[in-house]
Amino acid sequence: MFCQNPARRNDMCDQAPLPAEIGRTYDPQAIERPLYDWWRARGDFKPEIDPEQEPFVISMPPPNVTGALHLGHAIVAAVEDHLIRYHRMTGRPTLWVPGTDHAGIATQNVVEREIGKEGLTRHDLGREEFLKRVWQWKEIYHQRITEQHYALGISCDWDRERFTMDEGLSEAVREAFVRLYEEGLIYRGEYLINWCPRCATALSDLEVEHEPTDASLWHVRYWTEEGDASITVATTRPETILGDTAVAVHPEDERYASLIGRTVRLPVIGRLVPVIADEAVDREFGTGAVKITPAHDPVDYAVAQRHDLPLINIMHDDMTMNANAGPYEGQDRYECRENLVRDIREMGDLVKIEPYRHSLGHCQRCATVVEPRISTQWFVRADVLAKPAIEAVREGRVRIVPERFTRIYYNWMENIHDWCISRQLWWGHRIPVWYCDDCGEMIVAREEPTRCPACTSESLRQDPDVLDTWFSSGLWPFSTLGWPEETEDLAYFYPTSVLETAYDILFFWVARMIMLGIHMTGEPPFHTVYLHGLVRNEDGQKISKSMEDAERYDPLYIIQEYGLDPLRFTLLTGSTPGNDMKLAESRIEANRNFANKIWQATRFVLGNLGEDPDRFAPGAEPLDPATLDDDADRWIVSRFHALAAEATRLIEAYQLGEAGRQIYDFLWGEYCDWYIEMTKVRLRGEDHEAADTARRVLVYVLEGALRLLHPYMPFVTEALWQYLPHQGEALIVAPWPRAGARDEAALERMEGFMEVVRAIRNARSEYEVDPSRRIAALIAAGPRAPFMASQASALATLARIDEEQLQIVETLDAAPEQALALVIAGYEIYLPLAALVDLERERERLAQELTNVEQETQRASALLSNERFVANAPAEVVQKERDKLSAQEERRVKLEERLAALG
RNA sequence: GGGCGAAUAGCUCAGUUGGGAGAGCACUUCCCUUACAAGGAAGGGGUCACAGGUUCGAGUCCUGUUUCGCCCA
Repeated sequence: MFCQNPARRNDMCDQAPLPAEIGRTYDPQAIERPLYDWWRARGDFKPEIDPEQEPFVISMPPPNVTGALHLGHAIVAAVEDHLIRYHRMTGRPTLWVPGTDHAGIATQNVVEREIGKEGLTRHDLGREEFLKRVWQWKEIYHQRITEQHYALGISCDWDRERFTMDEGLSEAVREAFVRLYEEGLIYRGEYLINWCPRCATALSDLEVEHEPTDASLWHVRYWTEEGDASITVATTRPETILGDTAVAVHPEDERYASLIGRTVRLPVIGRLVPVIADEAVDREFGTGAVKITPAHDPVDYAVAQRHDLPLINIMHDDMTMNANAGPYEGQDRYECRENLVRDIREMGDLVKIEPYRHSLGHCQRCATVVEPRISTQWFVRADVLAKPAIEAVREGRVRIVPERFTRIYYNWMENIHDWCISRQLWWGHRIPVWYCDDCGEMIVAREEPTRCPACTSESLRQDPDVLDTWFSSGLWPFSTLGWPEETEDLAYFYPTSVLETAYDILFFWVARMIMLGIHMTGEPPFHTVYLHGLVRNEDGQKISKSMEDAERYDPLYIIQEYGLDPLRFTLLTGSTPGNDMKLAESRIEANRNFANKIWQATRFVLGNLGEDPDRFAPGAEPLDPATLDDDADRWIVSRFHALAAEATRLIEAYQLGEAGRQIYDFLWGEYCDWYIEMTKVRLRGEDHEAADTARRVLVYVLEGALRLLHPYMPFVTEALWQYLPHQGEALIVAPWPRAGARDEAALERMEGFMEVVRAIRNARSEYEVDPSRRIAALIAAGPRAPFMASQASALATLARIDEEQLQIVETLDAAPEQALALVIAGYEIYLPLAALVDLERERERLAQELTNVEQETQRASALLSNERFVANAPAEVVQKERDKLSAQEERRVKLEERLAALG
């Protein structure tokens, strides 16, 4: 065997790296990494650009280099590699672009924590030295993530791997920034933003997590300027009194009507502020009067805009009070709170403190309470970008799966706020803006300027801030393909096909990619968004890199114990799109057992192929069941073809789990449990031609089913496929099975056959017949007699009947008396169990059967006598009920005859 | 305050064009039968959260309620 594609040919092409003989049991360790390296060396993960064909493309959501991968990443790998492998097998040029994300704030935090162990801060090291440390961290975790990805078996094109801080991607960031700035969609200004005091940076709204927190509500009395009246306000943050620029009441609140327009004095510092009326004030909250601190509260900020109130910032970057706080200058915000409250109490103006539970913003990365504050930052005009992004979904150019997330997307997009993109961090893309020391000119440029265009000064300083990580992630689907350069990759592979990720980054990432993608390239970056649920731990917590014990959820542990394939199969079949899952170890173990089951089935088939197995290799065309003589063959081939059709339909509909379960059920429940067992007779019999047909069908169905299973269990299927007779070099690039013809009559006959076998087994068990004992049987099969006769040996094997004492006839003149009678699927079966048969017990059993038949008959006839059912139900449903009714009628007659015969 | 999801066997979960409730694990009984004890055979176990409605027919569609979880403000 040689690689057909010369470009792919190398030393590793010829032979899959597997032992010559198939092992006795499924051993994932022995096959996984060798096969992975083999595929990679062969170039199977790399697409060939073929202008005649539409490519299938996924951009991998780039994991953070903050830390190692956990089980949440394993589900990303499972779903995306499934889609990739499936589409590759359908013959489309298939590209999966891998990469990693620098994750500015998160990575900076972990490295700060790391150097903190040495007693250092980033300021001790300085920007340059600190960044060296971050790069070291990045290298370590990038390596670790890569190894984890190998173990996860992902078939991405490693030659196209990207990192968000690569030169090309950094160029894309600068290009996007400058373009948006030039279009007026990026601006700089002083606005209210969320500030994390610990991270010492601005955050976007999305990076603030609101949590209900037990706190207090302080009621503080403000006196009028003249001291003749007072008004009491309620606040959860008394220290912000120092930044108040008004007191607001509702315009229709009679309690305060006389105070509107007057001036009150702030406690302690005595600054004068007006009492204003604003409809936004909630009369029910606290006293109905609220203090307005526009520089430190978003609601107050909006009020201040309407009333043209001044903004007074009272804090430094580190949340210590600034000069505006007067006597409290230099104190921390909470220290100031304590002192100010004490002073107000001493003045007698602290009316009361009541316990109060409210929602408080915390930093997503470090959980510090976020302080809203006024600050000069860079922003993206989000509404302009959102509009076409909404339209793209509304018009169906982008489809979100599951569909319910579409509404969530609209809701967020339609209420979008401008996006604060500057971060006071060191790790990230530096903002491409320079300021002139001499004339103050601001220069926004793609390349570093050497002199000021306004005054020609060479004294330029770059903006010290970096961009929000999600700004660069938002460009990912096209920046990874070379944008803004017009590369061949960009032309061919963009727009990508499916964007697959967890639903919790729908806003952070997906929405921004759609906005920036449409704006920068004119096209949505993908046509489908597939959102999977979150993997949760045994306590139901979302597994994330920021968890204390995230290491516990390293997928390598599970892979070492059970293998990648069982883990992946469990992730793919254990949940539905958009729904979370708690990983049950028992399921992984069960799926490991499934891998072993198909391993053993393959061993069985291989062990029965004889000297020249290759003559049983399946051809390129689907097998036509009509060309086969044995009904078992026709049945399994038909069932396989039905499975191929259904699995394909389900996968195309993104119902990967259901398709996987059906493949599992087919292989275990039909192929292994029934078909293999049925072939044993022929394989060990004298008829060589019949045995060869069985061999051919055994291989045909197993080889095809392995192809269907490949996206779910890539390693074990490739290994087994290599051992089986096959066409082509590797399963990973084998064609996806086509659904051939089905023989409906054979399907029906075999259903009846299996019912008969189950009934006999059931009777044996009920009568406690020793499993090793072969019994006699007499079957009246009516028109089915030739069929049952053709399967006599199989029946004897499966039901443990002594074939010499098995009689199959069309009709019986007289039934044996000392025998159990089974009436099933149109057959009458008599089991003369000799001494075991107690006639009294047999009468009771038959009477019970009759009762069951009676119930069934009643149910069906009630349905059929309902005119509206017959008129409204689909014809096939009605026919099904009619068939059931007549079958029951037939059973009833025979059971009654039997009872009568027994006297 | 608005929105979304979940509620099905003891446990973890499937059940997508509405047509007699399923899997894995656990449980009971039996079996090491030359592919497989990581297995085979036979079983037990569910008023599909609750209340209404639509329909010939509802786990599935509609309305409301309860509990839990999530998102947005």
